[in-house]
Amino acid sequence: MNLLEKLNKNQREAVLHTEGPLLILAGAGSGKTRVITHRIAYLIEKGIRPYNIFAVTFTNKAAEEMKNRVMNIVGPEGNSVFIKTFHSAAAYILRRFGEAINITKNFTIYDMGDQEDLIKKILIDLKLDPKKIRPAMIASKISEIKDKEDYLEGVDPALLLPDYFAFNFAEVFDLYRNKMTENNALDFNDLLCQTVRLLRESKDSLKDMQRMWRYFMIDEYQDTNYSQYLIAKYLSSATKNLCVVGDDDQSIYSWRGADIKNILNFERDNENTKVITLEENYRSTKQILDAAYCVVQNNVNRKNKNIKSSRGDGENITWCIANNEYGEGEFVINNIISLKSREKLSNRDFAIFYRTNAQSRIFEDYLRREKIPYRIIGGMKFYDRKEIKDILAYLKFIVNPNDSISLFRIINTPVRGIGKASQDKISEIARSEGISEWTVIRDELMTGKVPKGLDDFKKIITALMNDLPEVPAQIKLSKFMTDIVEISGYRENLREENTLESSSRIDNINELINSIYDYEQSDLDATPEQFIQDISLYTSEQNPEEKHDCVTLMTVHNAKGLEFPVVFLTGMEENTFPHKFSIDTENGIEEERRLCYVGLTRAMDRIFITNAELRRNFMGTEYKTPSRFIDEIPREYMNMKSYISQMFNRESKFDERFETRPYIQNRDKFKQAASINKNENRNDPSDKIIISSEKKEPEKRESGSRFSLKESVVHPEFGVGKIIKIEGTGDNVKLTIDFGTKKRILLEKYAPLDKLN
DNA sequence: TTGAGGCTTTCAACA
DNA sequence: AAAGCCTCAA
Repeated sequence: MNLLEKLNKNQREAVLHTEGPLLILAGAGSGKTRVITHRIAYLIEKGIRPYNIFAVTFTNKAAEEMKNRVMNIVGPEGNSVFIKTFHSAAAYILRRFGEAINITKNFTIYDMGDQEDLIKKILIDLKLDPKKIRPAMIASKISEIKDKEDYLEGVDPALLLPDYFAFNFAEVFDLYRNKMTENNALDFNDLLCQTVRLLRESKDSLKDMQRMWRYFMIDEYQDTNYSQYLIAKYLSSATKNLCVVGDDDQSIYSWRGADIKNILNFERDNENTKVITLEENYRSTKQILDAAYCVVQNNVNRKNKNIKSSRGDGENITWCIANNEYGEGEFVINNIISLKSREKLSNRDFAIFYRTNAQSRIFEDYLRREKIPYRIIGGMKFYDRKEIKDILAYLKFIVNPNDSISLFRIINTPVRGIGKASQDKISEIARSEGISEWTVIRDELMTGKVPKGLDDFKKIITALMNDLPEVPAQIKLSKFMTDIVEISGYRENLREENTLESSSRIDNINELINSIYDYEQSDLDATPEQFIQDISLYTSEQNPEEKHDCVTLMTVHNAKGLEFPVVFLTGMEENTFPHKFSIDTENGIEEERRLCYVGLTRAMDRIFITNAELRRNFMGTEYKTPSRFIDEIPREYMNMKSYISQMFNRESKFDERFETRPYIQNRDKFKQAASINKNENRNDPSDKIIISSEKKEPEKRESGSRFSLKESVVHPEFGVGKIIKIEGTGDNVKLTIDFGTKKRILLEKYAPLDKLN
């Protein structure tokens, strides 16, 4: 069978072992994905129906990739294999079977932002100060609890919550759960926890699923948490055909509740487990693999392995010490440029890794300056942009009118004169009557002074809700989204604003609608519910645009499962990587070290490790010592370099220039320097540097103002003044007027100004 | 009562 | 760099 031809002995054994529990311990680069995809193909070839196979991975990217590779081997019928992430599999199960435990199909998935908004409301209701008790902290504690075994085994959450003097955490937790139910919303943890509850409480649903799925494959098993462990266990309990794949050295999600015990105890938990180890590394050169291995061997809590490179010798690792973060950026970009010209490498062969998203900015600036296309995985995501979240909140709310978080996001967006006071009143009535906020608006239950915009809002939402049942059939989803943007007045509002920023927001909204159009092409029965779910869970890719030949920038976490010919592992400094929050505990350091191992083992041919001696963060500039992980790499594998920034040698003039002046001035200078020679391409939307510097210039022409620059005017309160700046157009004309003692910025539309005659 | 601009604070990794 | 609070104007 040619399916097995390309596999080594152990890989082949893993593919052929189809019945009963199977544990595959797969070191980095050992062809793990190949084994999984070939195993799926083999099952299908053996006559197993594709829809009987259930496979989950950790990221959407990996799931997509896996499906493509399966389809490459078996053809279009591979499309019916159930390949998803754990979270999207759980969401699928709950939408299909959730009614058995009173979860309605149209539930909304709350992301971290939605969660924090809700918690903030709860804190304010309890007369607690969200400034002192941070909603983000509460959210992460709640999430932590829900990942715990005790919580899933029915221990009272009040006993699991930390004790704080300032407030009653259990009360906040209860209110949070009640509100989530009222809003018909689930957070990321709920998707998993509620699936566990469903599998436990509805034997009928479980049976249905067990009839449907008979072979199970779980990728990245070392990063599963307790609820994921249970889901796999319950689903596979009928057939016991559970295959898990993982590597304890690559466990990097303990902060999300991942429990290494799941993989370490798999053998004990499942009788007759077959264990297969994949130790042959096909990805990296000997230097890279040995170096990575030397680092991870400093961990005490790990299983020892015997990993071999099948690729043999390659180039040494390059370690570069840069004087500051600019030097680091220049070093990386210079190496990309020179490698591209010396060897036949494309942009897509390069990846830049960093520990935290905030480190990406300087690399972006330099890449843009050199006009090298790049893409960022993670970070500030397309779907996190305000305008995108706003438009999606309309859709979410129309699908699920109990979703009060989305309601308050859109009720006054665009501005309709329904401010905080009015919103509070609506909440108050809803609470006292025990009904939803939307019912208050729909049935016009607000007494006293009702803002005039409220009726408009009601009409907008009602009109859209009436169209909703038609969406998958007659109206297309993309058409419906276009209606939302038009009917809500959102697009009109941005159009009137008429700034560079607002037009870029319009572009983003158009981009969203385009991506919805693509989405409905790929799935002709796409419902709004399905779409919302997919994007709520799909956050790893940034822009739907540009898929072409790009340098990839991402955090080390995001790099898991990927490989690149050339990797730059940057910011290798104590307190950056290892991160300062992990540095105090042994477990923390070990996880950082595994993360470093993951980063190093992504590289196929070459790896560059960089650290900056001086780095500016939001607090100020700090001297940094090289990461302890660099010390753990044997020197014979390394070539050392140092690099001093050609553009900003901060160190040389540190005292007089950087102690006193704010960072932003230096950044502006950098931006100016970066945009020199690039003026011919002013309309290139990728060139944000130029756009942002243009934005500051006052609009002089066509403002439509009845005044002109330097004209003298009279204000009843401020007296006589002189116009020193005119910005905006039409109703938005803003006048900056110097009244002698003080300067004021006034809107021409409202300001009671007269010409001085 | 709403909206806009200025000032202050704060900063991990992800589905 | 970005988000939240405070103050001022209409």
